Amino acid sequence: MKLTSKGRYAVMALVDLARFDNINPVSLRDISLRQSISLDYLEQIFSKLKKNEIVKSIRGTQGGYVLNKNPNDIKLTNIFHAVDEKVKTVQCKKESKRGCNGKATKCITHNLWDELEIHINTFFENKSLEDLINDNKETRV
Amino acid sequence: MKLTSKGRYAVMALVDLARFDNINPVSLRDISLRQSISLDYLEQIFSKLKKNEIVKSIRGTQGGYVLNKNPNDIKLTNIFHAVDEKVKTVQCKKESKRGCNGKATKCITHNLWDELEIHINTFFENKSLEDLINDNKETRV
DNA sequence: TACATACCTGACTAAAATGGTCAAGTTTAG
DNA sequence: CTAAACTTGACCATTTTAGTCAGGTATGTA
Repeated sequence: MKLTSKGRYAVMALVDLARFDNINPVSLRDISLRQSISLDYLEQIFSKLKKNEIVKSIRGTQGGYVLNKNPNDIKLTNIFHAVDEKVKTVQCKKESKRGCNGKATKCITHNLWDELEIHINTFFENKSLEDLINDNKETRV
Repeated sequence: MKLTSKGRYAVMALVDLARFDNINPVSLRDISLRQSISLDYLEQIFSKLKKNEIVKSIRGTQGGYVLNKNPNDIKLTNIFHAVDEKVKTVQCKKESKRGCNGKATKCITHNLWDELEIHINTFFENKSLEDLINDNKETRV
């Protein structure tokens, strides 16, 4: 299972972006400063978010990034998928030599991981960027 | 978040053990052969399982390991905890310099990870070794 | 048209985690 | 007394992570 800082940074950056993009595009520099994430690293992350059409970029002076969808339509699944955080608990499939190829001779625990994956993915599919923004508003009252 | 082969191996080995320990203790050698897990690695894992009182060891010829509890009382939580698979999604606390110390200035996504952790842990707390054994019987009919 | 600001790309890397192996025991049934 | 089995701890190759660095390219504004 992979669920690391990259995914977390992506979410943090997008929540930040969502809060400020009403008026102008938001520069990575600003996000970098506000969220304490390395600018270079942010660029890698946003490159992927852009490819997945989660954000749009606006070049030039006063440029930056803008959300490409309604915050309610951006689910966490989409974000993690974009930055290659695979919510794969365990890869049995690589180990075809060893008896678990997902077909006839599943390893004893195969079903378990399938179940878990579904369990986690459901969580992410039901959580949108908008939910996070709201959560955050509440917390900072 | 950590959820890797070690945890999977632990579960596989215990399911295997549970199926064969009615009569005699089960040697790691047998488990190693049946589940294709390195014997040396199994030893590391069982050392931890023993410390956590999930299994008992019986030394000498014809020795081996036996479950120390009813399969129904061994929850997945216990197993993962024993082998140091921490279901910690993201450690914000290490980064106290950077604004998220879990106290006053939580990082924007802090609540999210807390929620996720609870979500996953609930899954593991409700799943016992016995459930897995039953699942497995069904699948192999 | 210059130039600063911002995006864009790819190569590189230190440190940590992973998934083990290896060596050297100790214990006990037969 | 010896082989089978547990026990302990050091060691290590590979992969992943979380970035850095070095160069670009595009474009709004003065």
